[in-house]
Amino acid sequence: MERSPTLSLRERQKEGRRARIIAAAKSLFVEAGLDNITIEAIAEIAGVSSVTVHNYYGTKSGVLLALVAESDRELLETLDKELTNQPDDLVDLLLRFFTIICDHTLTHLDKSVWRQVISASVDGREPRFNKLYRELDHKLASVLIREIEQLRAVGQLADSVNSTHLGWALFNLQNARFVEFIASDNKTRDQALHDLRNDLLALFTLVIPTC
Amino acid sequence: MERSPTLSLRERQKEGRRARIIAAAKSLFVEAGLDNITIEAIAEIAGVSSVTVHNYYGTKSGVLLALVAESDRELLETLDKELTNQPDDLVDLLLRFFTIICDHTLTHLDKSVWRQVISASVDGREPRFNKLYRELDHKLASVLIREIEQLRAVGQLADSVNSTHLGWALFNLQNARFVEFIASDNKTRDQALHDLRNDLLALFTLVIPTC
DNA sequence: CAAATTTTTTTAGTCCACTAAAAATTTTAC
DNA sequence: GTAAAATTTTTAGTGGACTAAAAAAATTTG
Repeated sequence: MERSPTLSLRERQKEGRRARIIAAAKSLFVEAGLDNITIEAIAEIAGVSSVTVHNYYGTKSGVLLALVAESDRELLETLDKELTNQPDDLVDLLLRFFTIICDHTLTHLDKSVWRQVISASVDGREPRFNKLYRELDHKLASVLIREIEQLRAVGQLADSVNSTHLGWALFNLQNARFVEFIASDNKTRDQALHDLRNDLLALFTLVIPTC
Repeated sequence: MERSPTLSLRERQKEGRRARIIAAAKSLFVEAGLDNITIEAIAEIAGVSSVTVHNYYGTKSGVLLALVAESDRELLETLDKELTNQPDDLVDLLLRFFTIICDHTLTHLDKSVWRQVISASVDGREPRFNKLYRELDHKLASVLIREIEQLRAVGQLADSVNSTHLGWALFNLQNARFVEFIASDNKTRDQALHDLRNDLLALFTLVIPTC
C-alpha cells in the first residue's frame, strides 16, 4: 500500500514512534477530554520523551490533527463505497450523506474531542488545521456534487440547476446540522437527521412566485 | 435604563472595575490576537490586580464572553431597526440580513478575535459560551422567521411553507457563509455575499419533479 | 467613630505547554 | 569496526493561566 519499498532503519523507527504516539493519544483522548491530557502522558505511553512528541507534532493540537487526518481518509473511502449505489432523490441522498458522516465521526473519537477539532479548525492558532478542514470540506462537497450530477443525469433534477452551487448549499446546510450535533451532548443523530429533513422539506416546498 | 435606582458605593465601584476591565480587554484584543495578551496586561490597564480579573470573569475566555454579550445586544437592536422596513423578496431579505451581521461584527472586533469567539462557542471548555451562542442564534433565527412570516402575509410566499423550518434552514445557510467569512482573512464581505446569493439561487431554481 | 463585613491585593505556588542546548545514544558509511 | 552523522533524551528554563490563603484596605453598620 505504501509506495516506498525500502525504508532505512531510521525511517522505520520514526514511523513506529509516530504510530505509537498517535495510538497513545487516541486512547487517551477517548477516555478523557483533550485538556485533561498532558503531552507527558502521551509520551509515556508511547515510550518516548515529551520533547520528542513536540519535535514530531509541534503542539498538542498537532497530535490531534494527525488523528483527524487519518479519520478523514477513511471517511472519504466509506462515502465512496456506501453512496454510489442507488440514485434515489435529493432528500434521501443528503440524509444518507449526513448519516454516514455522523456515524463515522463517532466511531473514531467522541463528541468532546470533535468539538476541539472543529474549534481548532476555526481558531487559526494552528493554520494546518484550517487548511486540513477546508480540504476535507472541499472533498466532501465534491462527493455531493458528483452525486447530484448523477441525479440530474437520471432525470431526477432539471437541467437548469447548477450542481456545484446546489452541492455547496446543501453541504453547508448539512454541515450546520452536523456541528450542532457535535456541539451538544444531548442531541442524538436521529434528532439531527430529523432537523435536517425539516430544513430540506421547508426549502423544497417553496413555491416560486413566478411559477 | 437600569432597574436599580440606588447602587451602593461598593456596587458602583464594582461596576466601574468591570467596565474598565472589558474596556481594557477590548482595546488590547483589537491591536493583538487573543493569546498574545495576558490577563496581567488587561489588569494593569484596568488598574486592578490580575487576581481581580480572575475573580470577576473566571477565565480569559470569560472576559471575551462579556465583550461578545455586549456586541450581541447591539446587533439585535440594529437588526430590528434596519430590517423591518421594506418587505421585498426572500433572497433580498436574507442578503440584507447577512450584510448587517457581517458589517456589525467587524465594527466591534476584528476577524482574529471573532475566530476565537466562534471557536470558544463550540469547544465546550466554557459552557457559558456555548449557551450565549445558542441564545444568540435563536434570537437571530427568530428575527428571520418573523420577517418570513411578513413576506407570507404580503403574499410573497405560499401559505404552505413552514416559516419556522424555512427560517432555520436559511439562518443555517447564511451562518455557514458567515463563519467562512470570519475564518478567512482574505474573504471579503462581498465575496461571501456573492457565495450566499449563489446558494440561494441554486436552491430556489430547483424544480420539484412532481410539479 | 469603632467594630464588623466585604472586597481587593499580595504572596506564594501549581501545572503544563513549549523551547533551547548539552549529553547520550543509535544508525550509517566507509 | 570505527568515525561521522542523525536523532533522541536529559536538563534546565520561560511564560502564563489559574488557585488558595493571608494580609491589607475600604465600606458599611450600629
